[in-house]
Amino acid sequence: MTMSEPYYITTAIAYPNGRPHIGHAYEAIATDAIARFQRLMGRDVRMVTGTDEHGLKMDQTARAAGRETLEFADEMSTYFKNMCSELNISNDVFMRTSDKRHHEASIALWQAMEASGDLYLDRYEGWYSVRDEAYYGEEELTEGEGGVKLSPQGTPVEWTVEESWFFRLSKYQDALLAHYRDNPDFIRPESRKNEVLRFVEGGLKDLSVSRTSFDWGVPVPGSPGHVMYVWVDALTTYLSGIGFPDKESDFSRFWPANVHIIGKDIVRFHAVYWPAFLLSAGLALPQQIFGHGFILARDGAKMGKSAGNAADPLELAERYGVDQFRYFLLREVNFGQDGSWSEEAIVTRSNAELANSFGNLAQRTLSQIFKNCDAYLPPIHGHTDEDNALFDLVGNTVSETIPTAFENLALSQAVEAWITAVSACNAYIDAQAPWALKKTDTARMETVLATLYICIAQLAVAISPIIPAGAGKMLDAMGVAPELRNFARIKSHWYSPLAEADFRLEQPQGVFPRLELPAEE
RNA sequence: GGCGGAGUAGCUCAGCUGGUUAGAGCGUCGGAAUCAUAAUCCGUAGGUCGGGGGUUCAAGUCCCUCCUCCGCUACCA
Repeated sequence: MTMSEPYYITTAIAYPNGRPHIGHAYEAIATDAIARFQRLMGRDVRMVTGTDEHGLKMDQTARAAGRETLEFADEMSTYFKNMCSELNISNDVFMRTSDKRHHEASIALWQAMEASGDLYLDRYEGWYSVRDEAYYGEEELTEGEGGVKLSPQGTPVEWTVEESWFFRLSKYQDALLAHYRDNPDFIRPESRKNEVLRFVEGGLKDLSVSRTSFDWGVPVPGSPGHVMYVWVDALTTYLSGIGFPDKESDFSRFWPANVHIIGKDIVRFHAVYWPAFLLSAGLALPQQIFGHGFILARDGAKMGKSAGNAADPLELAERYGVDQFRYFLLREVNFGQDGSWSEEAIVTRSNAELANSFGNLAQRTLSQIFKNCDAYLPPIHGHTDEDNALFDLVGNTVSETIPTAFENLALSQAVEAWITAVSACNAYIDAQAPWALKKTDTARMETVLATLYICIAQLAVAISPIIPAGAGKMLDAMGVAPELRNFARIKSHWYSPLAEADFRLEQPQGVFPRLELPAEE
């Protein structure tokens, strides 16, 4: 029974009609780093991810492969679940929209919206392309040969009428605008917010929220032949993942979510439809929607299922290391903007900062303690101004700069502040030169090594949300107890007790090896 | 078309409400050191801040205009 403050974070719910690509990995990693950070701040965290398995495309993809849709979905969702474990994602829940509990949640949400009088049966009419399985607006169409109307994709369209349930989205225009105004951080980053504002200001039309052309979805209660529009049930995952509609579940403690981490391409669904659904159902709105950018190949080509050049994130993680891959993505890409990747960039970044700067700092410090202090943590014989300056810099980075950056979801800035502090440690060790003090002043040597030991432990804890495995390994080797590995406790006086407990180092081993690019074929 | 971003050293980018000689990392070149994963540290070179015009004592930072790239412009997800 914890009394700590709850924190609820989600990734978008991935549509698994293909294997996970680097964009899915990026989102999971970023969300995981934030969740891990919040845990280290002492919060009671729930992180939910999962797969959005309904909709026409899943149905079609399965059929095209001659498979049963559910069986196909079972397999595909496994890839996403595996990705989470392979990439060291600490999600508490993996929710599939095909799950029975999820259906119950979706129906409960639907009924709540219906009870508010926001759902009505009508006909949906429009220009429909059978080929694209999509409706198009009159203004989007072009005229082909013989006056035939064509979709933007150049496929023929025909006027189609379909019975559909509608959601009174138009009714919520003012309420949404008021919410955006009263909660300036509801949509981030700023550029996404502007797009949404303009979209909503432009007027909202009611939304068609059921389909009759296929049955792979959540059945609309009391309306045979209709299944819910996939977005209605997909978004509901954020509720079902914590037990909605069961009032005795985690739902009561964790809703509303602190933040939904999503791709910039689905901001509208989260910043317009979702809050409107929740308002209608009488539920609280999430505190924030954060739309991150895309990860592009360094040549500028967009990564995507259809682009054909989608790198397999698990292959990259295996080749270069999970921590290295995570570190690269969160360090190199400004969270909220697009970024690019290449194998060379991963290797360069990882070697320069994880292997050379941080890994080697730990290795040279621990090695000297191992060899010169008989592997016992050396005592401290009073600190100099130089020591205190380093403590101040590292301490301030660990307890102020990095937490502030994480709270603002400025992930790359957090890492940048971290590496700056690491560099300060390297400058310190060079200036103090404990290897020279060994011959002239062993007491001072001991103090210098102890000072570094304390700083390295703090830095390892601070970066552990980004590189949990490597940081953990390093702290294990250093004898730092698990209960000390959070932002509050690592700043306490644990060093002397550990030294006095006669803790002894094992032969130090590098945690972050230098990487090499695979040889050209 | 409309609205919104972006264009800063070879590369990737910081530069908040305008104010001393425009910053960082990587890369380059030179030096130091040798505890360490040939890792580290110090220093150097390098930019008319997309073009043009304007406001101001002062503009990368505000206004106008032009060029280039990108995003949004509702029912695939």
